[in-house]
Amino acid sequence: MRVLVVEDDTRIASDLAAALENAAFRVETCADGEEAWFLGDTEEYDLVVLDLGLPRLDGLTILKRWRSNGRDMPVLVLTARGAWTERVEGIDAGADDYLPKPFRMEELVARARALVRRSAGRGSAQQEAGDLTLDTNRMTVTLRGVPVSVTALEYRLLSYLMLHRDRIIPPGELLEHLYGDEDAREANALEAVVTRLRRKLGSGVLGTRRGFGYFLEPVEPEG
Amino acid sequence: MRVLVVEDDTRIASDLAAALENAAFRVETCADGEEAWFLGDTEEYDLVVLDLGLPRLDGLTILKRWRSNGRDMPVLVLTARGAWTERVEGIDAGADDYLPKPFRMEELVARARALVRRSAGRGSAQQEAGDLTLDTNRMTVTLRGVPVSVTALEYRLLSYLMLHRDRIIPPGELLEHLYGDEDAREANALEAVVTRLRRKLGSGVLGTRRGFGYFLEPVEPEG
DNA sequence: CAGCGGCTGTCAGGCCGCTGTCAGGTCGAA
DNA sequence: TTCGACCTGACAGCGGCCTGACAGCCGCTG
Repeated sequence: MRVLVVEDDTRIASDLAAALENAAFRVETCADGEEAWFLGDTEEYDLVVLDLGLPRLDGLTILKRWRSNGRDMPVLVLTARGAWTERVEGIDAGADDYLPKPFRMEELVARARALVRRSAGRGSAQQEAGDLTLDTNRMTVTLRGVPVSVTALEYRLLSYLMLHRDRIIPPGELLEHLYGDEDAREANALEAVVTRLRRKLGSGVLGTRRGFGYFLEPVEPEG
Repeated sequence: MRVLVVEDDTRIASDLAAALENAAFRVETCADGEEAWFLGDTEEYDLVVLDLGLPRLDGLTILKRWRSNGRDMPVLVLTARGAWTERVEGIDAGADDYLPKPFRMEELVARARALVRRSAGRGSAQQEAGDLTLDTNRMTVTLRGVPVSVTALEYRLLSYLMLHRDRIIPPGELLEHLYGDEDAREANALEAVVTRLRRKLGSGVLGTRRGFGYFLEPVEPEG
């Protein structure tokens, strides 16, 4: 899960980043309004945490522009204390949830998780694709009901494929989601992870479309 | 367990805080109505102890506002002696329990515990996970029926893991609950607590998922 | 006040699971 | 056949995690 944190207060931003990283999100932060708008418009995020008071370009304006451009990722807006008008405006502008400052990090994380789940079209902590099931609470993976032990990195890969199980994910997008552009790994790192996962899951779960990317097999023929 | 004490009499407030801290609550106090409303609206508490006579904003008004905003944490209202109208109003406003002043600290603590248990969806004071049992009344821990002596910090760790035993708790979340954001400890402090607990409980009780966090083992294989 | 003991955070050291890289091998497409 | 995308086993380094030791703090006791 890739999340963009737009917050100009560096202390809050780093706290947010730490909390979200603990929740297995991959976090990028941005303190400038113009840059935030550009990032949200061009990059693929699973969630955006958006502060309203920003230099150069206001958060509400950013959000409206994204929506009018068809960007539909879930956006969690941070509002100032008691600023009721901001809430209304934020929801009008297309926010999916809001959280008044100051807030507890656990609550933010909980709402972030809920938004990501909701955007994946699932209200439950269980996500399924074919014979594979992810439990986002326990961070466990089961295959045909049998538990499979996976590492944190492997889980993040599966989790992302699960969220976008309706399409094929190019290797570049996966690399970007697992690591980020800044500390880029070679493409082979991803292939290594895939190989290890296949050894655990068997074939017929993690599919490849040569030249396009990876995906989760929707159904597993034969029992 | 995090509790907010709203009381403008500083002496009563400090007594309350001392008693609740003895009962392993993490206590925050507040003497001002406006501030209390704000805190309860934005922070996550497991319990609020609310005095009705407050400067700037009346306790009942605060409570009504919280409820209308969807804040559903348990609230224990302190009423003046014999003011039965306040009781009715308090319950109408959404109080979960009330206690007439003056009261015995033991009774307050008992009711506080009961409220927290009820809100956690458990009617009993016993909470179990695998071979481990917590008695939230007596703050004792037993392993396979054998009492185990744990410190206050260790108990709070176990208590939090017990409350969320359906999922994996990241180290950051545990640190935040044990200490709070303000006085942060190094991650190693948590690891030290875990090591000491394991020495007391043996292996197979407090589990680690590398890269994810800690959890209570649901079952203990072999007797 | 001095001594003592329990509690707990920090430090240093070490283990080992995780993971990126490398050097090949395999397979599909043109 | 050739090329490049992809797979795979081996391996080494890193870092998450564990642990014993130590010191500071605090309450208790004499």
